[in-house]
Amino acid sequence: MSSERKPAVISDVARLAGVSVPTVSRVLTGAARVSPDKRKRVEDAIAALQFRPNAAARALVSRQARIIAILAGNTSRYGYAETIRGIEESARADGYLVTITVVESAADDVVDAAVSLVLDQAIAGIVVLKFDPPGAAALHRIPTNVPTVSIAGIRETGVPQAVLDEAAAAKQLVNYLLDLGHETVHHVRVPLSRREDGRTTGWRAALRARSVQVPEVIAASWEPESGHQIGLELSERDDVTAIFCGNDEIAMGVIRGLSEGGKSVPDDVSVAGFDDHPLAAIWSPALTTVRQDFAGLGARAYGLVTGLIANEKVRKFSSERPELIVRESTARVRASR
Amino acid sequence: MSSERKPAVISDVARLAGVSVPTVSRVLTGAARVSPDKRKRVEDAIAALQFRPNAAARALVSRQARIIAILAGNTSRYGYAETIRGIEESARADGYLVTITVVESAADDVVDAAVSLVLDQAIAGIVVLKFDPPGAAALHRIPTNVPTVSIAGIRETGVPQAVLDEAAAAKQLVNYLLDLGHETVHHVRVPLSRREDGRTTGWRAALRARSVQVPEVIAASWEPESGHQIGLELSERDDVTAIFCGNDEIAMGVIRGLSEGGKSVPDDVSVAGFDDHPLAAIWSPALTTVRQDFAGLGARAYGLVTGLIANEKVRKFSSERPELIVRESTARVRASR
DNA sequence: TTGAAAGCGCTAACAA
DNA sequence: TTGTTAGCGCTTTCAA
Repeated sequence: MSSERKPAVISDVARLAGVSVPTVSRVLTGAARVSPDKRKRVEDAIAALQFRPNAAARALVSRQARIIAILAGNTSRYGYAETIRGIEESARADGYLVTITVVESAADDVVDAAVSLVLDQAIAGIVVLKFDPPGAAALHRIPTNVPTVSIAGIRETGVPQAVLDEAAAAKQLVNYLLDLGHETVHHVRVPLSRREDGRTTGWRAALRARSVQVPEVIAASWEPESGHQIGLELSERDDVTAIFCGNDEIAMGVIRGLSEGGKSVPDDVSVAGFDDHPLAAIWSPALTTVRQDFAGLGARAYGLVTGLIANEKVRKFSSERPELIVRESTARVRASR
Repeated sequence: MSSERKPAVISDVARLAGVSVPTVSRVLTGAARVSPDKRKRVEDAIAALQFRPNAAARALVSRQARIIAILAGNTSRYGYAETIRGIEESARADGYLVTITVVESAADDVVDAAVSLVLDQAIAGIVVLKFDPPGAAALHRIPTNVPTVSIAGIRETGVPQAVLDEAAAAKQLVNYLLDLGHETVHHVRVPLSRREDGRTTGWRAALRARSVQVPEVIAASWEPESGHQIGLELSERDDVTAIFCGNDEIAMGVIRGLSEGGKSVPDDVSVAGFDDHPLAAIWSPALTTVRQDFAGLGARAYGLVTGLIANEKVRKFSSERPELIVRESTARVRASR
């Protein structure tokens, strides 16, 4: 079994160093001046005993745990995982630990359970990934007195948030496709957190701005397989020559479906994704997409929560501009139809 | 700024309910019998004040935080992300929160910083993902008195671990390839945590068992792009007809490189991956691979730590058997050479 | 600069 | 079943 030697506590250190407990505390926190002699003795005692201050006791008295909680509808999908990575990286550099808790669905009991789990621990603040309905639902359940920020693809009122300007990116992508000569651009969207996400909004706005007919939105799930099915169906329609997908995985599925249905990408139809997934560049054909700085977004969100925790006035928004990456999956529309 | 009303504490509840503090504690923990009348009053008071027990205080007195820490070299790559998901899911169902901290490299100071970050918080146990050198290094730095388990692709002595039987899976895959008529199977490996990982070991063992010449191992990084380069190089060698890659992303890169180099997969060369990445099925050609139950592995590891925390005798190993998935990227060797 | 005393919010031990 | 008393390990007054 594990060695049963109890961990050393502060009084052990004080005794060994021949000083009082508060003096040890002073060298620990660096809050007050301690004579070099005693400081040295305390440090030696700490090393000798391998003493580590008890985090629970510290959190209790200081009313501050050094833990940031992340609430998200998913943790393993590319955008989510990268955003979490960005938060974790900044937090770690700052001496904060991050927790992750998945909100499986937007159902009341599920959301409550996830939020309660977080609230029942000693945490300093919360970052919620509001990329989907579970995330949005979770955000609503968090009491207003706990420092909270959200991360989303669209600006909204409420808690401070780090946002990606998805709408602008989508517009840029759609305009690029239109400039290639396509009569319109079809859109396959991923599940959304509100009435409409930034990608869909931007797509629609871009088409309207150019007085182009707006096709009906095609809904996909998060699974690449759903893109595959949609690609298969779309391969039978000769009127679709350009497709903008809500993310790269779906775009890959759509391309596969199109190919199976006998269409060539990009010769017969252009397909663009969103996110710049690590595999987008080596897909065949390599995906035209929009690069999003998810990790940077996470870092910004971290900055926002710590600002809130420190009780600073925090600027409400913090926007990142995605970047269009043109590769092989899109091309000028064919002259002959 | 945020509303400054202080959160209610247990004494507020006691006062409002007209009972003593320990009585409130009793209804909170359910440890002892409380009369229905008082229980009701306490519950009402809790609801009225929106009281939540202070986690730091609880952890301090009970010497148990309900937090499991995960230490990993990476969090966003498929296998890692899924494993973490599995741990989180089990933990959440059990009322535990999980933290993640990335160990960026195996350098001493980096590893120490990551481990210290974890040890400085009130945690109940640790799960380390020993898939790579940073993970292995971190495991070494954890004091023996904190409940710790590791997750790996190969059995080793030390702390209890949840393992995937990678070697057996690799053998199965290699035998399958050999049965297809290939004279040998080349191997592209991902970065390893020790002298050799289970995939490489299994591959080598399978070849030897059939008295087949063992080609030199080709080392890739974790980036799909490195697979791409390797594929390009391999496309010039007519002696390679079968390649077993350490993971699916690398396999995808290799396939892309091979195609660019003028080789057709699987007609000219068979390529197999490892993991069954979500995109493996829709890649062109769809990848033959080995499905690994990462989430299940994470769940098992969670079971192991909680066993340790509860001070149970924990069985040291817990093995999962991966499953061969044959798709389109492998085929019988061509008759003509 | 230092130590004694108090107290963070809770649970456990002990009487009643 | 209930309340009183301690005490978890630390930081923060407050004197000295």
